Amino acid sequence: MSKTAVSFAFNSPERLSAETAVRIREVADTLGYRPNPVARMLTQRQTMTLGVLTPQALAVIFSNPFFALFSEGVAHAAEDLGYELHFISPLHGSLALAMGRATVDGVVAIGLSADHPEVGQIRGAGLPMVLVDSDDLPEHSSVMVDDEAGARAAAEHVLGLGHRDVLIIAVEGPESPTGQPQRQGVTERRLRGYQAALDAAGISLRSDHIVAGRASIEGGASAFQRAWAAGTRPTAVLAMSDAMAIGAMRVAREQGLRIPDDMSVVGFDDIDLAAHVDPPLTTVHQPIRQKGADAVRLLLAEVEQREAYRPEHLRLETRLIVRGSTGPAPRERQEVTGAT
Amino acid sequence: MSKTAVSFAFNSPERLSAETAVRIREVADTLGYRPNPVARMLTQRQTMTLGVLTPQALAVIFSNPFFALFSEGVAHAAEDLGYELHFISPLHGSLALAMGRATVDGVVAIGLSADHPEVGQIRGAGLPMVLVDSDDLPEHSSVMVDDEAGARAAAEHVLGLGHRDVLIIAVEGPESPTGQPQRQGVTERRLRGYQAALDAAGISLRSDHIVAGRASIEGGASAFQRAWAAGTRPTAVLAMSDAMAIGAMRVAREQGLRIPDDMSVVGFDDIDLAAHVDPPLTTVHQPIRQKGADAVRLLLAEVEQREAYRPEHLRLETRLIVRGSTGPAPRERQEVTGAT
DNA sequence: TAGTGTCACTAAACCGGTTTTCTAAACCGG
DNA sequence: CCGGTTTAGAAAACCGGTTTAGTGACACTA
Repeated sequence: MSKTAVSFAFNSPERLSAETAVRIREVADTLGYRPNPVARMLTQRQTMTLGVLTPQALAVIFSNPFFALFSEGVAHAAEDLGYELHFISPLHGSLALAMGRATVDGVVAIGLSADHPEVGQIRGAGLPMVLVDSDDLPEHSSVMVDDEAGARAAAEHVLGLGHRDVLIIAVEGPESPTGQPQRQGVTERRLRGYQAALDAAGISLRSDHIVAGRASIEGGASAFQRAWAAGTRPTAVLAMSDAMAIGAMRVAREQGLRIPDDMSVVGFDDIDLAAHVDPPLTTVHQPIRQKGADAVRLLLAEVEQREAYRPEHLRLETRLIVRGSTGPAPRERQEVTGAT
Repeated sequence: MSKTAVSFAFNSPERLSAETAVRIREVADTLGYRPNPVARMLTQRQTMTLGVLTPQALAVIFSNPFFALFSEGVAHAAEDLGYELHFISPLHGSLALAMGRATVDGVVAIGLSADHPEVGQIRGAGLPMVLVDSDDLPEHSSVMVDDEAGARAAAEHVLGLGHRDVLIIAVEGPESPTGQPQRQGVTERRLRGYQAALDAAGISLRSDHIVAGRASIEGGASAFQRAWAAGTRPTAVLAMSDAMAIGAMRVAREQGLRIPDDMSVVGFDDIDLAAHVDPPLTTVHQPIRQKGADAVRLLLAEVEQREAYRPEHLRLETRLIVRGSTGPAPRERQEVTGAT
């Protein structure tokens, strides 16, 4: 048999007599032969796989429950459409390098900002791409969430409860070339929201009342620990991720604080577990799964009709969910703010 | 310039004069040229990517926090070694099909048992593979955990607290061809552990005191809900995953039960959040991240020296972590077990 | 009985690189 | 000045498929 015949047997059996087609497949089975997927990709110039691009190492990304939820949305949509999933994270510190190795038809990029050092090379690959949690690149579709409004609502909530001394726990971005963690994208927008509410209430935010860490339980714990060790004694904590809020609560409790009596805590994301921690976490809900699903949907629109493609920019809503981790500011503490 | 020269410029610049090598790369940059990774894979016969094989849809797998932790371990090891990560889940219901499409150098398979309907085809691909949470295929390396001992410890713990009416919440496997969820692998081993402890205490387990569901918060919630609706009133719940335990606790509380006063709950896994839920979850710890990392380590041993390769079988320890979700059996309930 | 279609299969070109083999020019010592 | 090495770059074969353009056998038509 010619290799042409074999190829037909697998891809267009109708071009062979039924009998030979069956025979070829039988022989293939007994020989354990499978068409090499790489060769197939090469000729067809498509891979049927989608990439998920993360500016940080996967190991750190996966420690944020947010990401599992997001992946759930991405996976659901991708599986529906028959695409496989490939995770792209910096290789030897370079995202562009990892991108160059990745065999995907398109990419969902999480939090990729215009000032990322390798953004030029990444876009240079010429792959369809949609941005999540960023709309810095107008020629690429994007899926965002109203971070600023969500953060403002969170801050207004604690201010309404009488809190005046607020600690903000921010998510640190990937390090800039200078080694300084950057404040950009999501972090920047949420900070703006917090700040807006504080400004409106006439409260100034001391720079040592903003700490940052990784978006995980441990990251939140160590960030709060740092602030505490430096003498910061807030009555309310605004954390930019639920995981961080939970970490901060653990440390606070270890310091003898009762939540929400002595200190209130607000998270961000509303992961499934937020309702189940002790106390149930007040947080800003965002539709994480949907973000993932929408991103894939937009990406495939681009992948499958590359010609007349118009980028689309989605902005989904956030909303505050009040649970048990926030309460009125403690009376005696309202005067003693900033005690060392 | 010949394409040979271009190839040299990228891969072995020392075979070109320094000057031309630089010139070629400059031209490539301005033209936005990148060597096609698929073509490169084809000639080199390696992809520098590892697959993670899941018998269930990724969307359901990712809803189990266990998986994020496991992925964290896998990703950490893979990134260290310069490999990318590709997730392989059933495509149109067929794992073998997805496997055939995947361009990977090796596979970490989660919970793949010998009686999986497609195990023959999966192995037929001839890829290096290591099994996690299964050692059904002796010729493949495996990473296991002592599920039986862990489960036994959990059951002995609640028995020691005086509980006599125990509900088991099992993880349901992928559906068998008959549509019946299967009881196999991890689930079977843990069940054996629970059973052993119950037997030793002379307690017989009624079959309607085992319910199953997906390994997620919702899965645990609906499984417990089902049992409750059927009139089951246990004083202790043994769940095969922390997420399920948390879901069960939620429903129990909605029914007016206090935990652990009215009912004790034990989980399995010890995910990061187990210590932070309300009440802190008593659970069986297993080293999840390490499982992922070890699996990758074993896999790469096989990938990189395929000739003289000996499969290795790892069995890691589990241990019971007692927290606040378990307590003495309620007195009055000890007599009223099984009320309808 | 030659002309024309159809059928079942094959030869050859191609996908976009890498790698081995070759060639022409520059270099080198004697 | 000449044969033998290096050196820089090119030609060609190859990776393992898909796809287009044949080709030969056979049946059908006029």
